[in-house]
Amino acid sequence: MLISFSEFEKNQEKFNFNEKSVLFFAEFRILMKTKITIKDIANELGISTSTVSRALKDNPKISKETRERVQAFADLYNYKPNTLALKLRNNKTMTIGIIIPEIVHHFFSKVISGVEKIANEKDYNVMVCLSNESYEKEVLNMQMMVDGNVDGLLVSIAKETLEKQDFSHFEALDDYGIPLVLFDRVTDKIACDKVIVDDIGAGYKATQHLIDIGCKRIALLATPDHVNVGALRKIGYEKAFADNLLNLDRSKIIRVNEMSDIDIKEQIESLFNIEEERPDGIVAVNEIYAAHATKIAMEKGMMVPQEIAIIGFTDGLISQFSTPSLSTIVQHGFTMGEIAGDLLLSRIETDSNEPIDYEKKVISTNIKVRNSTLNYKRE
Amino acid sequence: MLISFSEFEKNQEKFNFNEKSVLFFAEFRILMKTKITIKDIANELGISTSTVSRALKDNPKISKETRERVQAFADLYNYKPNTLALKLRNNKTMTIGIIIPEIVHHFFSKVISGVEKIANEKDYNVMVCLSNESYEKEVLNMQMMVDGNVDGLLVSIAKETLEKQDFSHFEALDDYGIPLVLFDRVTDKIACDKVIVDDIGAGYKATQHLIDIGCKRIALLATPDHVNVGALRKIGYEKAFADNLLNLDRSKIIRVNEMSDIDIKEQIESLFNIEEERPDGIVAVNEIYAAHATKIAMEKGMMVPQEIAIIGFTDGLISQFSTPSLSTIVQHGFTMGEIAGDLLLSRIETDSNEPIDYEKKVISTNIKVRNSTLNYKRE
DNA sequence: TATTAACATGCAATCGGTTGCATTTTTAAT
DNA sequence: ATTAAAAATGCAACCGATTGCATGTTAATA
Repeated sequence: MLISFSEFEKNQEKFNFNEKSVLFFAEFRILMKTKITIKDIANELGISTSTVSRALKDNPKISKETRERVQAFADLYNYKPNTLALKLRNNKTMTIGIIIPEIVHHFFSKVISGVEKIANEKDYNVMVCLSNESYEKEVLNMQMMVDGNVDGLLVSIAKETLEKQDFSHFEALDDYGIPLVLFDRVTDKIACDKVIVDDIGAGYKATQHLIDIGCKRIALLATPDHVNVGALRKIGYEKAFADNLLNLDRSKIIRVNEMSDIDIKEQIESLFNIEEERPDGIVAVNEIYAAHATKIAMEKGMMVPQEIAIIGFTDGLISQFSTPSLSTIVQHGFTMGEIAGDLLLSRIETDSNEPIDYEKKVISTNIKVRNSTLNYKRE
Repeated sequence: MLISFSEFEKNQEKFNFNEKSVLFFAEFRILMKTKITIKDIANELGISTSTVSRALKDNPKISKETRERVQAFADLYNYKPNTLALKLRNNKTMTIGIIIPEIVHHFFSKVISGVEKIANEKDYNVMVCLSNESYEKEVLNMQMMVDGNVDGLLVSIAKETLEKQDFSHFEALDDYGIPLVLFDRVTDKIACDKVIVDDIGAGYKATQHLIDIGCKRIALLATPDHVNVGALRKIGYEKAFADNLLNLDRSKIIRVNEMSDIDIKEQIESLFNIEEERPDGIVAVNEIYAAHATKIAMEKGMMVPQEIAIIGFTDGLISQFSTPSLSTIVQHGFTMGEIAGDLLLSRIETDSNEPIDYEKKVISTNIKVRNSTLNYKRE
């Protein structure tokens, strides 16, 4: 590619420095579709690359005249420094990576926005990857990001990884000096900063709400225990029972298993099998289960919320658009993103030789009451 | 992860350098938390970097003995080439960028999956950015990706950009030799490959479906005309009227404006204002409008689908979880992602000096009938 | 033993920037 | 005119890897 460029340089001498040569140079560049480099500017202006580099940064060591010439030329040809070269030299990419389990998820999308806000404030870029809840993809994504693409990593762990309890890929990060902040789906097995939702409190709030409005047989749609978020919400649920001196009917706790051959709906439906023992309230650990439960209850001829009240988690579109609209625990994803991003950036910009004292931040939740619990047993 | 003492001893012989240097080297690396480079290996083994580089690639010019020594050492210290350096040298990042307007969108998330599938097959990575429908963010994201981070770009244009009709940022791409493929939200103003949904056909199908089941006063929930996707679906709607020799009541076409101060719901509600002219069928250009319309119709005391049938676009969670579940036009986002990715990669890997003949691929749609149109006027 | 082919390894340039230090040019002061 | 000080610019090394060509070493042949 540069063979023809040296040819051009030869011509340059003949032409001296006049309009024609500039034109020729411009045409050459259009033809070649190549970005202009510092070297190009230096050659054109007959000065060294160091001078160009300094001139572009308005270094006072360079004469004002030269600075102006260089800047004008750079402007004319729309010079942009090659970020790859800068990253290589500075050993810094100004990019942070996020790995989330899935993208069609209101909560995660809010987290991303929060991270982006913080990152952009400090001129960092954000790169998003999806694990699709798969261990293998999580590892692959991580590898690709670590191999020279990011200065730090934000991860919400995939379900499969939590199930396997294999976190060795995260341990390796430490060797590379790449800070890690886990959010929402975390593990105690890894020492790093963490940001979590107060899931116990949230489970408690949801359950207490149903108790308050008079539900007596409150069921829980949980996840298998390895998904810690679900497990914590379950603890909150149990705690609410204890505090209210109610006794807990374990048959009303369904651990929905998405990996199972049995359809999710079928698993939820089992709650309604015995007519006289049907629940009159349901706490679902996410909005999908809540929506499913609502549909099923109505199919079984129960009125929501008059005969059965239902509350879920995540204030997403599903909760808003279900009929009746679903009461839910709001998780403040945006705030979580801001806090996680902040933690990560300060870790990145801190000298890695300083003693490390990892933080664990807890974000509290709100309850948002909608129609699915609004007028339970009104008539 | 660094090796233990016993492993040191074991490998002593193989590397045959002295104890001190090994220990010192290991300690140094722990202290520095730094990745091992080719130079490190060369220094440790007392050979040149060129030899190391070749040995790592099993170049037969290097003696078998040396190759094994180098590879063993590299393995031991978990050597990974610095991708930044490779990218700089090869002027190739093996990464493609996607810019989408929003992330909580079933369709776009499917597209991403499709692109990822194709990209990963050819060892490319995928980087996702969000424009949040904003012109400014679209430009910024593009800049960041173009500045040395991606080999090609996939974009679905933000609403604001379509409104402004300012596409100069895309034109600039050509100067950098970075191929662009537009998908879903495209524009005729830019010459590049495009992948679109057959939106006219889709609008037609949706409308025809309502006509088939006997609706007489079919309304359309459209978008302002600058959003081409919505405009095309509207053309399909009109075409269906023409082909069926029905005459079109323009007052039944609502252009929902999300930028307006007036709430979306209120805008939709206007359809129901005059009791005797209420529609008995609604085609909505996306699932959110369809869900809103369903809720509103029911609030107004109409039965869906018995008194009014409603069909939307995008087979997302909202359509599935609304009550009644929504009939919809399925857009095959995954396929679109595959095709767009394929187009982009072949453009990237093709000599940019070849004459360019841009393609425009059209993806057809399916109709998925659910409860919101299933038994219109049954009783 | 001298000569040469075959094999193994190293040098140095390159990708596109940045920067400490040396060198050249200009200006001011003697 | 001479010289010192100040200002402007250039050299060369560096970030981490790759690769054409040159060099060095060994073994095989005459």
